[in-house]
Amino acid sequence: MPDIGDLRTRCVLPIGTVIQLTDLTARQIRYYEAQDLVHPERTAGNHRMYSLNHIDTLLEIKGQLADGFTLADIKQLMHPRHREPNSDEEVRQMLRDELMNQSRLNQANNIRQGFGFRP
Amino acid sequence: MPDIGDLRTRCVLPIGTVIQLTDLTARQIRYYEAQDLVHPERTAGNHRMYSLNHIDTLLEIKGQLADGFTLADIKQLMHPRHREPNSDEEVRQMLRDELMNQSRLNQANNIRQGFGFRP
DNA sequence: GGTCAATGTCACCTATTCTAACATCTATCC
DNA sequence: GGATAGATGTTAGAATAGGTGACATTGACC
Repeated sequence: MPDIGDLRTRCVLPIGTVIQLTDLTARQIRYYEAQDLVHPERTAGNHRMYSLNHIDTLLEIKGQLADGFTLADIKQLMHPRHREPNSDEEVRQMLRDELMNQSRLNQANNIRQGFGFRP
Repeated sequence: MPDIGDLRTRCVLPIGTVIQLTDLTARQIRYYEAQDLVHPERTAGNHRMYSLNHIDTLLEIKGQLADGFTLADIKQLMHPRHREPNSDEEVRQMLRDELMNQSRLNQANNIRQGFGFRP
């Protein structure tokens, strides 16, 4: 029996499937890609193809957005920049950013009303 | 985080994905459906949608075919008929069938050369 | 050689996805 | 209050992917 266990990393899901599995719109999914947050493969016919890992990433993004984070924030959190000469200042900046987002989060929580699952 | 764990039974995979995961052709997949061996759902636009369980079924069919079984045989093996008045005769017949297929299997094995995995 | 099961191929039509552009909405800032 | 920026909606036009149906081909088997 062929191994489909690598299905988590195999890009076999078209955007329609992703829409169903994430409850995001095509517009959102493509926009997050434009913001460099997901990088689906392309078919010979230029159609986007996603893996289950991509799905997880998109769900993470969705959650972070619901928590009040910005796409730029999320990108930083996902791909923390390599240390560079003046890294101290950058780190401080990132911490400041996170704290600011944290405060935004508390405001956002009032609007969230349970992401994903409603009891 | 939404639950995509029921992905095994959720019909979210279009035929193109199934083709990639099974190495079957669209013609084969549709033919097996015409023979009543798989029953994908349909989108509003009449496109077939498969679950991971469907993938497994198709891989089973592929294996059985490679083993020399007939689609009719496979259908019998998958959906054994309910017992009926003259079930004894049917059972004997099915056993005869299986034995015959088993002999065919031995012939077929010479042609198989390792299904799915090549060492 | 004829038959049947399984598959290939082609033509024509519909659905899905693509890009690009413009519109909308909501905070945030001056 | 109006400008700005981030996130998303909407629409148009073109291309790819998938649907059906019919006919052709291949390979066993009698």
